[in-house]
Amino acid sequence: MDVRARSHFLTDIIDADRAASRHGGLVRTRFPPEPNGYLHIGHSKAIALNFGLARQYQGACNLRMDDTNPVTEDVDYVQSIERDVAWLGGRWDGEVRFASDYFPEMYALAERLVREGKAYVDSQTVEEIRAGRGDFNRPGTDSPFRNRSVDENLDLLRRMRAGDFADGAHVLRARIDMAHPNVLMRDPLLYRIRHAHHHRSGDAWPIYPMYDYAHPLEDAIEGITHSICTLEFETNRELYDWVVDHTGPWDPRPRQYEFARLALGYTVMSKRKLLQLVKDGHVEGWDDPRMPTLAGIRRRGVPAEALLELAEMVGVAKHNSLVDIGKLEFCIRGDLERRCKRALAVLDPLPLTLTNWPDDLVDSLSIPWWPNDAAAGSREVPFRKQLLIERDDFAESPPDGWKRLAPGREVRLFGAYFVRCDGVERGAQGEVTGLRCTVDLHSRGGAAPDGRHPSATLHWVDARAAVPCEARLYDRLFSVEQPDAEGDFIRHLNPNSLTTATAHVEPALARAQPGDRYQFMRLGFFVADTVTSTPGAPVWNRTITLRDTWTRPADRATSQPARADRSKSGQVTAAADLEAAFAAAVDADGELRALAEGHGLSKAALGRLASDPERLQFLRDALQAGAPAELGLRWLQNEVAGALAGRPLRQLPIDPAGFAAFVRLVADGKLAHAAAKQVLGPWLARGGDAARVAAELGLFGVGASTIDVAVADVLAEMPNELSRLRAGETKLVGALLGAALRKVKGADAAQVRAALLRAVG
RNA sequence: UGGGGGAUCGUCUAAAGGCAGGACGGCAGACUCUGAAUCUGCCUAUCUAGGUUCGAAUCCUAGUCCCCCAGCCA
Repeated sequence: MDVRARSHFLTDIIDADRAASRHGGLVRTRFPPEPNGYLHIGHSKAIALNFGLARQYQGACNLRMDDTNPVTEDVDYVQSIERDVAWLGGRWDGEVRFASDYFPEMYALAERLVREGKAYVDSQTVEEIRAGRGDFNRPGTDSPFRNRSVDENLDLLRRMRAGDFADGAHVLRARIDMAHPNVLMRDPLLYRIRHAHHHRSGDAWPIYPMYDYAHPLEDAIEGITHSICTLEFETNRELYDWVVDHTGPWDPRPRQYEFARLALGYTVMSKRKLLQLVKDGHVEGWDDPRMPTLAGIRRRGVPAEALLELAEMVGVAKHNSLVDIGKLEFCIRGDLERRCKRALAVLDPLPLTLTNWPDDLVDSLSIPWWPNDAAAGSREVPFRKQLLIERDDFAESPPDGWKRLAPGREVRLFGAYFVRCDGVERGAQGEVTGLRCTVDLHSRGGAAPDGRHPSATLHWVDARAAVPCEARLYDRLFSVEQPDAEGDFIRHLNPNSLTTATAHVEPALARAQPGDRYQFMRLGFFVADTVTSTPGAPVWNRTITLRDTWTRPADRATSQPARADRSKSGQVTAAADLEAAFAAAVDADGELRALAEGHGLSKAALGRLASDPERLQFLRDALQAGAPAELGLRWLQNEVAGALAGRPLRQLPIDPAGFAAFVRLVADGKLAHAAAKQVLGPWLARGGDAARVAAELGLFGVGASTIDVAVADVLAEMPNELSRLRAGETKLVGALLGAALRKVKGADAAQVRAALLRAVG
């Protein structure tokens, strides 16, 4: 797996953590599949991310089976997961880990939570628990068992562990808050009783931990620093943190981050749906080459590198997206293009007879495996009077733009001779059953002495020497881009996702080994199937067709993404009305109106700020302390309020008088607008005298001479821009101004602009 | 409806407040012993409305739309 330098929000986080030397600068990630199904292409993104991050930061990545639910998990899946991760190049640190190996430690921590009063045994039924949880609109209600004594809880928990109770008799719950706005935090279940055989721990445990309890502990126990999961777990993070915080201290203390999972068009990704495809016989198994499972994709002939390339291409972000299947196809073709030898095979044969070729003569042509690199090896290909070409390559009445064979036309047979079609042979219904051609004997090897160029080069095989093999032609499994958008996804199955043909391959290919890949020229990339091939009789899976800009498959031209309507036209909003309402509110309040009119403030702006009484009072006090009114209002509302991020003003270490002094700095021109913005952050964090912060940051004292020097430097560095500006491209003022402003951080933009315009003339 | 997230070309993604960039795709051309590959050029975007600023995708305000959460699954 390559180390890619690409950055995204996770590398930003890790960079920041390392800069702060959190966890001693170490990075440990993990890939934690549940062994209850096969890995699919969606997982390849997570694998590439977790293992890639570990490599990129010289850290480590664990492979961990999240096996906390014995009823769905199986050791077969464990093996397939290991194989698939390794195939993708994932090199996990140490042995494969199993959540089940941590059951003793998890249980000990559960007893600790009980002892500390943070967990209790609940003996309600499933229904009662569900009812007690409330819903989005109603808070939950406390369980009647919520206040059991520590001793009773401990006793019950130990008997649960000992196997004294039947499934469902009790559960262990965290004692958090049944009225919590996040439903997950309403006393979540930690353990349930499940008398089931575990594929690994056997019958040692009659109780099993729930995901929300187990997962953070698995991370903490393994020393994971960055626990990366998919977006749907965002809500779980609060509980993740609760568990970590109440079972620690942990060092490193793991943090959960969420990214958008990979969704691909023309396929389904959920384990449930994949299982259904297998169980109901819509495909031939988990490794059916049409399946998006890694096993299926691998058998289809797709190289792991193509999947990693795709992961790289789609990036890592935090919003749900549906990746165009064309991107995957691009990655596959790009990889195979570089990887595969070129061979000759005909899928839908049309016999062709060379009327001027001696009956028994066999020419043995040496054709390079790589047309662009003859030195990279070649093979012998027989050529005889009776040949086979692709039926598609002949048209009796060719359409406009037709370059291939037609009556009276000449084409080149790849690596062999030029042939001209003289006539056709017909069957009983008048259909074309064969072609009569003459060969130009001087064009051996594919070039004519007179230098003429046929309009097309066709693939072909020797009719007698060709080896018939089964070819399985795969296409997309579904006929719509979002099969699971609505209704039953099964009805969108593409009936033509698999068609079988007899390929007539050149003799050299009869010796292909399972897993060997070739490009069948002008047809696509094929791989000798690893399951059904037999010695001397390979079965060919078509991995993907070649890109075709001549005939356009109907599905490519017509299928418009049936994606969810992302309406971009929002309602015309009532922003103007709102402004008016704020202004009216100010007018209606005598005191506010006096304030506005007395200080010359915009009523709408004041009204908006006044909707927060604390801010209004702060503004009043600041005005009292001598703050310039207009500027004070703006800064308070636009910059300070933003920095609050929802916190109340009083939590900041600044007071109205200090704020007034700050605003005066700006009003007096001592601090330029941009400089003031730079001061704001540190000052709001620290409090005290804003002027001192500004001085420490060196934001005072950008004098006129400094500005002139900076402007001159910029003009010297950007001669192109300068001349374009002088030629009339006035928008380049911005670029030059920006460059100058970067040189004199904190200078007053208006001054710099003036200096610039002076200098430009 | 409560909570948590998200919104940039058709698609996927970049842009410490400074020329909205790249890739896929599409279109056109060059080249070609694969109508492939390769090469060139072109196309298309900041959810809406206000505000702050010399300058806003980015900061502020209000809205709109989309996704996730009410399993003893993960």
